[in-house]
Amino acid sequence: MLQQTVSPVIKLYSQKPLNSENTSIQPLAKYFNNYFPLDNAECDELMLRFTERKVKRRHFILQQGDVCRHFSFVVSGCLKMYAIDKNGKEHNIQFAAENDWSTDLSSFYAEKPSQLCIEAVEPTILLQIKHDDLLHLYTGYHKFDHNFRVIIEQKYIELQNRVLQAISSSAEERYESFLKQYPNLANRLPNTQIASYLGITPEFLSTIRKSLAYKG
Amino acid sequence: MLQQTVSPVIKLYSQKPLNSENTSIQPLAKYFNNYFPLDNAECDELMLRFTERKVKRRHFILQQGDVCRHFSFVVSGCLKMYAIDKNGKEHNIQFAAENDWSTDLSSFYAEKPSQLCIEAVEPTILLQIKHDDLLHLYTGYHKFDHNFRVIIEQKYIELQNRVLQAISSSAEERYESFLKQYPNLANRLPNTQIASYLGITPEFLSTIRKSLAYKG
DNA sequence: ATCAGCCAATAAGGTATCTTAAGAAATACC
DNA sequence: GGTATTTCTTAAGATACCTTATTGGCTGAT
Repeated sequence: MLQQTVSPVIKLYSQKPLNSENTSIQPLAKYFNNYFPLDNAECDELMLRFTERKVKRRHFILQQGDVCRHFSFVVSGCLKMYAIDKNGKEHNIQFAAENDWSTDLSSFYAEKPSQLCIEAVEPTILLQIKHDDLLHLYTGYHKFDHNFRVIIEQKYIELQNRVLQAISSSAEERYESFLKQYPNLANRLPNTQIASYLGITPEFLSTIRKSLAYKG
Repeated sequence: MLQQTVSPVIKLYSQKPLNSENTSIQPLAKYFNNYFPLDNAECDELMLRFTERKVKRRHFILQQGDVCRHFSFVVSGCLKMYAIDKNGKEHNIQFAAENDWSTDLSSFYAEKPSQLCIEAVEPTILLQIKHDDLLHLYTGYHKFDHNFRVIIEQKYIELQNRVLQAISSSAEERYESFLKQYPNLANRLPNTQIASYLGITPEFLSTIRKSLAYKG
């Protein structure tokens, strides 16, 4: 359905296994403390199954046409997930900054080629797990099924609010709402990326910003 | 945030407990066969914890300001979930027909007043579970955490596709896509409801339909 | 330090979608 | 089966948002 007009350059990224002397898994273990905290055996599984990756700005985690092999947790930096339409324009579906997740769920579970791209908008450190390893966690530990259910329910609620905004609010309202909800992202991202996320052109975002500057 | 201009009339609905002679739970047990099928003990829990409800057209499952007390499975009929904006206009966030779920997740889990309404657009038969009973299923049975995780992941993917459409496609494209994806719903629902779901006015949907009719 | 490639802002003209209003057709409910 | 209500269509004028083009500032790579 979606097609890319230009074949993009594939950029490689560094990879590093985790071990017990390596504390890189800490941010993820800490993150899970917000849900049902993990015991030692479960933390060991994290260390065994997750891999740290450093990704440079503009490098790709996933390219259209490839199978999405990883479920990625962002330790630092920021990713964007987007689709490319028939005119070659990018549409940002999601940003993922610190303590957030990014994957094309559909491609990841079905192991089918993805329609989407995931790209680093900042130098980014990830913790990644592969399909079979994640299934192993789900099957072997009730807690992982539980925690990931709760996590995705929260993300479902966020997405539903975004749908509501999209069908009921003007571009200006959506922009103000974005600023309130993600003040941190709003500072870090170029306006072109925010415009793409809101579903408007950068030019129109610029006029909205001018209008808000007068009002405020 | 969202306010209702007119205080709506509360309509009651019938309720009936399930027991082993009552086969009403069948559609739900059958539905779970699409995931990890339930064993006898788990089916018994369904029967114990879910309650059948019949709801007439235009009657409410949830009203703005109330806590959403139920997680509802649609056996037959159809529900709509919507928000009411500051001008009193309704915006359809979701339809739920046979073998689909409807609840305001945010209100349901946090047990806080909801901003949303859920209303039957057809005479509808539901199987409903309350907050504490669902938590009991989650805690006592790995399989329920697992199945509900998989279910909500699927619904997350659907919602994400809808977000992508909203930020990247014209109203005409979104309407055609809706017809393809939900041909069954498109036949059953009035165009006013579909327009509200697509985020356009019924008048504009009418001109889109005329334009598509010419094109053949 | 320089240069190419982003990025933001502005403006003019065009298109998509909304608002309001009204009549006709379909449908729910008694 | 008849009536009240909802729903669909049409149309004219208004507005939100887009397209194209230009300019200048900034940034990142060499």
